[in-house]
Amino acid sequence: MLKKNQSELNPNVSVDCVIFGFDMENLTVLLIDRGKNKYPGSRMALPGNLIYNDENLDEAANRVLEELTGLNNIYLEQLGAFGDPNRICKESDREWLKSIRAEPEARVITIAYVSLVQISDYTPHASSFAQSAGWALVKEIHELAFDHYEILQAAKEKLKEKIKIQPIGFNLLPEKFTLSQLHRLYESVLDKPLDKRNFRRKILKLGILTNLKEKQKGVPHKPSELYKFNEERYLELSQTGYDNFGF
Amino acid sequence: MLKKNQSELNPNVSVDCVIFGFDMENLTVLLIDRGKNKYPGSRMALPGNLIYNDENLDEAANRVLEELTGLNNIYLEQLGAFGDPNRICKESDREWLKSIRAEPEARVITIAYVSLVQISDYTPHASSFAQSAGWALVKEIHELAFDHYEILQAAKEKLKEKIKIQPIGFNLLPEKFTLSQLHRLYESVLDKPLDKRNFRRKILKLGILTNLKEKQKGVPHKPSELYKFNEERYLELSQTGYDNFGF
DNA sequence: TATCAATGTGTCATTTTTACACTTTCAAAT
DNA sequence: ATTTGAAAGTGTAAAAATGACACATTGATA
Repeated sequence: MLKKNQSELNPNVSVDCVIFGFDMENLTVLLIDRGKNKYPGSRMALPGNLIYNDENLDEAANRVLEELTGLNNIYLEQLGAFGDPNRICKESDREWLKSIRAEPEARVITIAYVSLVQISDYTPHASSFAQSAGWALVKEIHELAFDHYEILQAAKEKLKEKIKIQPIGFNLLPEKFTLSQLHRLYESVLDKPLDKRNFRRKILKLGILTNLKEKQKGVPHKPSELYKFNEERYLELSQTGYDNFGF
Repeated sequence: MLKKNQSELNPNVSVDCVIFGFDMENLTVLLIDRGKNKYPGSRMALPGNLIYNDENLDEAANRVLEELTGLNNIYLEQLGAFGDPNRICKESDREWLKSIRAEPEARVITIAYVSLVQISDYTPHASSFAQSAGWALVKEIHELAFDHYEILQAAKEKLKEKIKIQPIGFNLLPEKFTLSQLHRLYESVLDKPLDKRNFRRKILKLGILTNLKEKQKGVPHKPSELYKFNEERYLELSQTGYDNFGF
């Protein structure tokens, strides 16, 4: 058997990225429409593609994400592998695969990644691989291509579990944010109401927010104070063994 | 390009299993020594092998585990994918791979699985694939074949996080166990001392332990009362939305 | 200057957590 | 029979965290 060329595509392994955002009201996720590549249905997909043999999984996820959406240099955390041999079962999926892959019949295992980004940092745009990319409201998504809906559900679960334990929500907000915005974010992710006063007390007691002593401008109501996430303080606390950042 | 035969081995994807046990003193893990297959070093490995194209990942993990160790029908939970292209970098690794694989040069991505079993339920034995399989003390393991040491560390971390949230420790104990045994188990996994009285109070308050009103026999000290995990009660509580089984 | 909309704030009762030491029970040894 | 060793089992008080709950403040706009 011939030795494989290390920089060819690996026909068996892909990566898919679940990129969450927050539009100040709801959780959103970045989807692509690969219409340019003759994807026949109207269903959207998570940005994802096959990996090369000479890149590691994390690199592949970053490369693919950038190729499909333009987003780069973000922290992607692995969610897990999805690999039912019947994963690509719909004829439409196969049709589409043929248009971009050497071996549409092959069984593909995909490694899913999750990230949280500030929605304002990224303006959706088309690329040579995707007709369009854009933010969709998570709660309005009811189907996706392949098994991407299942992957999205797993990602939501993971986000929920993680935000209970670690202060990751800040990644979804702009640098300066209000406590109300953070409050709404937690309610969106945990999918349940949280008492305003108790939320504030608890989040402030963590000691990882800096009050910027600045007020919102131009809002038609009492302007809120702005805060920022104090990463240095967070790292300090973490390193001294403190780990009670849960919610 | 030819259509692949669906039941051949997929040369690019393997599964590895991290099976934890508890010997009433320490956390243990199931390792194999593939001496029969000319594995040259003395390093042990996690049970793992390539998958077939027509089986899903969970099935593959169960099959491989049974082939290598005889353990079957256990609940395996996915840990994640490990796939640095330089994963198989040592010459000894390649040598060994050649003895069991068609394509030792190919880049292999492995999907790791974790499980907790009652050590007494499994008597290590050799198989046609592994010279021997046996329990090793986790704290005494400092190297393993391939990237298995790294996988083991990730598995320990996951176990630690999970036991803080869910009552999974019971899987490592026999049906009847004492609170002291459970206490030692939690200390082993969390790797820190827990106050005896506080531990008992908290674990009993969860309401998922049944006191069997039976005493240990033949121990050279005050015999302990025996308990069992009340799974029905746990499911009841879970279904009513209660989820405070943390520690 | 009145209205609207969201911000911001405190207390009390309950529950949870933490720290801490001595008595009980059985088997084994004398 | 008695002693000894080894682990089991048990309670309390102080501190911290949680949960429930309502009204005054602020700025923009009409």
